[in-house]
Amino acid sequence: MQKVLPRAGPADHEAGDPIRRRLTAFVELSPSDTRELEALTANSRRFPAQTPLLHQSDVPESAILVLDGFACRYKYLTNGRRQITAYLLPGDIFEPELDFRLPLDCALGTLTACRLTLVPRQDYEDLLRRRPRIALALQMARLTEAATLREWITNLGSRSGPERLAHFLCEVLFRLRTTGLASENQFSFPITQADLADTLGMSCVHVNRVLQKLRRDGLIELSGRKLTILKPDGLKTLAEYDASYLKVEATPLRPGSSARPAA
Amino acid sequence: MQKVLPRAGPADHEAGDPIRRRLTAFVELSPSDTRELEALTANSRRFPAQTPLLHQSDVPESAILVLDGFACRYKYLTNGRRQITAYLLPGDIFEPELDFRLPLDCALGTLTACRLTLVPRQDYEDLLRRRPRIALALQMARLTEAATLREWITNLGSRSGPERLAHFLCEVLFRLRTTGLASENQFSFPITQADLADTLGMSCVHVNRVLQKLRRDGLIELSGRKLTILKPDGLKTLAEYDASYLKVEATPLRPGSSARPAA
DNA sequence: CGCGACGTTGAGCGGCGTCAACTCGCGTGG
DNA sequence: CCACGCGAGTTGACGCCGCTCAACGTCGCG
Repeated sequence: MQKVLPRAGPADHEAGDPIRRRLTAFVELSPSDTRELEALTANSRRFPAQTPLLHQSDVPESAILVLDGFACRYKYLTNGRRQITAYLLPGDIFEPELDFRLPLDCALGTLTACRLTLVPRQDYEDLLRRRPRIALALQMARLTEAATLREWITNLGSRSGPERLAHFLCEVLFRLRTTGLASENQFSFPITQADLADTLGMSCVHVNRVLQKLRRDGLIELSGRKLTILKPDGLKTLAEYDASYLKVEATPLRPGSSARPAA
Repeated sequence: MQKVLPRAGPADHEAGDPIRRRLTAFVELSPSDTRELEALTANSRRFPAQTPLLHQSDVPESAILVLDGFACRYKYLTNGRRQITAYLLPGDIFEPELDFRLPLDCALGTLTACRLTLVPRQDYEDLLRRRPRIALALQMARLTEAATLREWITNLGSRSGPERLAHFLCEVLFRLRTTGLASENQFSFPITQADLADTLGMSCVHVNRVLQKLRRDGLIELSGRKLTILKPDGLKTLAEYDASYLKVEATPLRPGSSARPAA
């Protein structure tokens, strides 16, 4: 992977741009690939915050491209607790299982107001068939998703409150950077403390206290909906954060091969 | 779950059998598929308990078929804690990323004494290419793996100690059943309390106490290395356990299509 | 102006971690 | 044959992290 992003000026933020940026972080796309993506993301819909999109055991009939805003996968337990299992940031894509009509094991919904493009299953499969570079990039993205799940398990199982929060913030920072939505150490972070609680497996009162601690230690500044990382190294050290799980730099064995299964 | 498989008599436990049983739970294999698997698992090696097989950032050069024993993926943190992120039970397969030479984000090792077959990368890819039914079954297995990761996130983030342990035990029970290694409510469970602690994100002292509680409540009996579920329904209710994430019953869209990416 | 969503803070308590001691079974070496 | 060591399990004491309940401040919006 060459430099992850050209460090664009604000003029670079086109309509469906995050998708292109995310995919080009993995694979260089051809002009016609790019045009295809632009055509796809030309029509999009806005959804308000906290909107359920799919619920558990639904069978998804579209892929969902996230152009703007934060969405997530989550599960509800009968005791009322909600656990978020994955974040979908701008540039991320929710894919239905390609060869199957599988009921979802997780619900899907927005956290903040979002702009999304729904791509019907058939169109999406056609896209992957016609555009091997895009298919390859998506396969790589899938690998990072699986690695992220394992990272979350480690986070929830083995880290203290402050470490856990720090790790999560680092992840969001790095992921937003690849789509140009975070500067070196600052980004828009429109997430509720209650959402953070459901992400990190803590009560929202405790999330608040842990946030205070990170502030008191001069690591972050969070006001309004803007998060500033004051000491990026301090935060990464606290979290033992290593972003390599988000990258797929290894050379493919058969570069041009059409999409194949991913473990 | 209805009986997943023909519920074979004990005579059915052949050498590499768990692999076949696991795959046939997804897809009916042809006699030649079966023969191919038998040939593959004919040579296997034994490994003692607690043996590292691959460590983090290694690039795996083989697939690993688990014929007997429990293995796992895990990560170490610098504070010394170890987090187990996945169990590999008999019939499970560790796959290298197919089109890439990706360094691992997790280490791999045995928990108990194991019998394993190592299949060199190239042979493994050939197998998948020559045996579409096997490839399809493996793709389905991959889907259950991803769902299991999300289930673990929920488990670690949202459930109390007893619920967490109960959920884990239910998962192992159901997974062992599909390979015929668990009877209705009893199976060999050679896992250390320290390993359980690293699995569930608790200290091993606390694992002990939680186990006591499940015993005291008459839900389980664990002595020697044999676990008996005394009240399967009670345990499932406590854990809110729903095994559907382990199944892929939905009809494929294009049944015969060769392996395609899996989300 | 009032209401609801969100954030903040305090008090009290229980789950769970840590430290430490003790048991039991097993294998090894004296 | 017994002493010893070791790994695993068990139990108690103690303290802290994090949960619950509850009150209160602030902001944005109808």
